[in-house]
Amino acid sequence: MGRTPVGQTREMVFKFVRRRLLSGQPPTVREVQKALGFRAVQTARQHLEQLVGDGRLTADRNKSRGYRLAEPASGLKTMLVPVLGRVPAGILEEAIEDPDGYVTADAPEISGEVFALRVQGESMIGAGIFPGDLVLVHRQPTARSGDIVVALVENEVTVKTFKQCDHRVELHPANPLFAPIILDAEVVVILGKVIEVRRTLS
Amino acid sequence: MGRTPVGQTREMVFKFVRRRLLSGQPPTVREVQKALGFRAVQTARQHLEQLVGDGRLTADRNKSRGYRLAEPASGLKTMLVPVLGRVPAGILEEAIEDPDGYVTADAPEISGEVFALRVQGESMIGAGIFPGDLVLVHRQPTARSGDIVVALVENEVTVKTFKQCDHRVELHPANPLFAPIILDAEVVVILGKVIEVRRTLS
DNA sequence: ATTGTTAACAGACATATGTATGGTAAATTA
DNA sequence: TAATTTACCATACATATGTCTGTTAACAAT
Repeated sequence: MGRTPVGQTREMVFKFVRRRLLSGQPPTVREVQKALGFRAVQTARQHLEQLVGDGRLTADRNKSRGYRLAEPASGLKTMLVPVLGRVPAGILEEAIEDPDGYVTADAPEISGEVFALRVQGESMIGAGIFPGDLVLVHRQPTARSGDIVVALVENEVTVKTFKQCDHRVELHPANPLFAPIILDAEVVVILGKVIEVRRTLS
Repeated sequence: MGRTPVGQTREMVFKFVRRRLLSGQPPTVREVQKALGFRAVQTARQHLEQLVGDGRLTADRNKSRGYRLAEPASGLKTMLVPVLGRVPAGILEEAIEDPDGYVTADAPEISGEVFALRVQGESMIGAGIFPGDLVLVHRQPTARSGDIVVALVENEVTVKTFKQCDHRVELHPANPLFAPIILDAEVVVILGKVIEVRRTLS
């Protein structure tokens, strides 16, 4: 009946659970038991319940694999975000239904409201957004001046800085080689606002 | 015994399962059953198995909540990466032990460790790395010419493009306002190689 | 008409899984 | 020293859950 220093084992339990949850595979109590090498289910359960008591985990009672990470105060939630290859003819729904893959992101609120898009073209180089970069986009039909948005212009998806004057919408590139796009507010479809830029280096 | 058009119900089953998985809550067969309003468990199970057969889902046999999306995780592993505020006097170990927080990252396996660092200064603007950006760094003591590295020069942490000629190491900024740092290879401490750049927009 | 496929239902079974009760030993505290 | 807390173990129980067998009906193709 080996006894470990106070709190040490509990920390390892937490790390195990957290790793499983982040990879989308919530563990059962018995999986925790085996992972930590306990000979009794109850040992694992006690640690889990302690973690719930400490506010580090939450639990769905009487549900299998019911332990979850307690939401951090930041209001952010770690989740899988669909990566879209192309947005054909603006039917965002369809594109999201059939994504190229997923990346994990700490994004606000509910899934389905954030998607990721691979950037094409060099029009936003001045803003540090390069071709091939991945932008995380929060789905929203409107934007405020200064936001970097993903918009649909003539069936083309484009990333630009948004600016609105009265009924006129301006989509500004961040590259002197490109010209601003100025359109009637009616014609522009805002797909969402860029909330994060990611670039992977070989 | 209502009968729906071919494939229509299955599509709804898939969407339900996908939504649950993206939010980190894999459903049971019976939860699928209830969500879709089936009166028999087996109906839900048949749809799920068909989806597995179609390659849209995968299944862990005999495990509760064992269905997963087939597409994601292209050899990448989701993990938590410590965010370092400062790297005091180059003692990386200590800094990693006491991070400012964590971010989730999808990294290719884990041969070594990865940490994240907040960028200070504008010396790498030309490479699309801005002040305040978060760089994910793979810990390694050496680098190859062309890599963007995090190095320790005179107790200062700096992000630069690495270049080596014989026994001389050059750390190149990506900003004409800054001058390259040229040092003896003995003096330079490479903390790691930048593998990803992230920028969060308000 | 015959055959085959698909969608859905009903009932049952074995095991996985959350939960409960009771106990032992070491560390900490009163 | 006695009391309390903590870490851990053993066993048991009720239900949640994956899986199996068999049946009915609608639709399409032969």
